[in-house]
Amino acid sequence: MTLIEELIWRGMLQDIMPGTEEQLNKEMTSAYIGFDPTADSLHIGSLVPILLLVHLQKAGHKPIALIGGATGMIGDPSGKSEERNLLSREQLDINIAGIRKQLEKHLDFNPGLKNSAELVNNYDWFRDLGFIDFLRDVGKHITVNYMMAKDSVKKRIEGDTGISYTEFAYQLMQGYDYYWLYQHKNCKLQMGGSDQWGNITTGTELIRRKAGGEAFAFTCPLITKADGGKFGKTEKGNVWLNAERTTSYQFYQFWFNASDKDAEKWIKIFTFLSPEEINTLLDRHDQNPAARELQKTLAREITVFVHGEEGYKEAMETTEKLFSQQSASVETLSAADLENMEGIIKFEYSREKINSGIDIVSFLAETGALPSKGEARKMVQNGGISINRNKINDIAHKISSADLLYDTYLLIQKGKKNYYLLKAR
RNA sequence: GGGCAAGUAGCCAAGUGGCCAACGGCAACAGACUGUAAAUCUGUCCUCUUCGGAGUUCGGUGGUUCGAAUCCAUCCUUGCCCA
Repeated sequence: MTLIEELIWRGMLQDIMPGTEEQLNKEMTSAYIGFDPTADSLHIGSLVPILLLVHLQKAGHKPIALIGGATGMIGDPSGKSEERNLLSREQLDINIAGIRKQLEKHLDFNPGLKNSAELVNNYDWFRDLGFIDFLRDVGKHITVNYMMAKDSVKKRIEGDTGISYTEFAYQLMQGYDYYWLYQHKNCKLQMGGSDQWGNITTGTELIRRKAGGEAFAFTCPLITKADGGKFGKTEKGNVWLNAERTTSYQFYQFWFNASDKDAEKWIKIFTFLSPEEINTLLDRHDQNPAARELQKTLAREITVFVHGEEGYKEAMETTEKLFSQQSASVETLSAADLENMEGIIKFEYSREKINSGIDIVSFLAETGALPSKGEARKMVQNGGISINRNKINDIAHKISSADLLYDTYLLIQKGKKNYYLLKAR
């Protein structure tokens, strides 16, 4: 399979410019994707662009990762319904450093390689480019009519928030990036999410008009969820690639919890498994979906890719411990089990209050498990609270010293997945 | 600078003098079902509450009124049109 054929099979190809495939077959081609330094870590939304670069390098081409140190100061209007906040220089530098570190894990930067990966920062060429020069050298080649026809711009112009000149100009900057890379790095291909198509074509247009050259592009569909929810979000927020922000366990769990429909699509996109392996897996999953082999494989492959074998092992250990503990009765849990439970929120609480007996509602509010008595009451009435694995439905229920495990601990559950461990003091 | 619209809970959005803490949808949280899913159904969803209520909201500020998200004035913000 050629690179393009493979990407089509994986469902990773949305739009492609005519001639792109021929270009890739003709010679080793340098191709780039831009990464926005909006945070000091990439999240799983950036996984697809990374994977595109990895596929590209595997196919023998040269990947260039562009970090938008300059464009990040402006803000891309694509896919945004509102004007973005500007980031400070200092924050951008921190973010760029974090992202650089992550990219280096996944791409081969070994300079001995003919198609070694390369990392560039567009601040390097925008820094010394004056406003007048930019207008004369870049702005002159593209009409406003052309720029306004872009979907991302059109939406904002037709919407009721408008678009600032700053964000309007964004596509020219990205277009210039491509032009610059074309001139200096012989870069002839740009990839990205389908929301980038408008920005990308401004670049190819600029290359055509300004340099008389031909440059190519393709985009990958944006990742969606079958239920229409936002991809990459959990109760806890974004899923990050950085283990400090999202632990390998949480990361593993995110993929493991994918719905069948999503997992079927994602296994192709996010793993490097061959079509044969994936088809076999899909068949097996069809026969016994409850075994969740599909989700397990998906989660394993990606966790290994992002966090390495070590991270995967950790995630598995935690998973096994946690879920075997979750189904176990309290009596079988040792004091150490309680202390070391993953994701549990621990706090201390006055022993006297327990000894004198306290009603469940005040208790929950005081411990901070719930923000107020009103909410605590509602949660209990809804059947959302368990103490030591026993569901409490009665709002008059009293907590007493008899409830303490090992005369010290009390296990509070809010819903299925929120655990609190009280330690009497 | 002139004219016209709009600004309502996390988001979208109804309400245009009392029946309004404000219809509906999304998101979120919990329950049932289940495969640590999805879909579906149920409850909660401004804050506090002794569950009887109490307190603070409808861009800001003043005003009219017994009573305002709703009327008036003014200011701010956004969009559209004109200059």
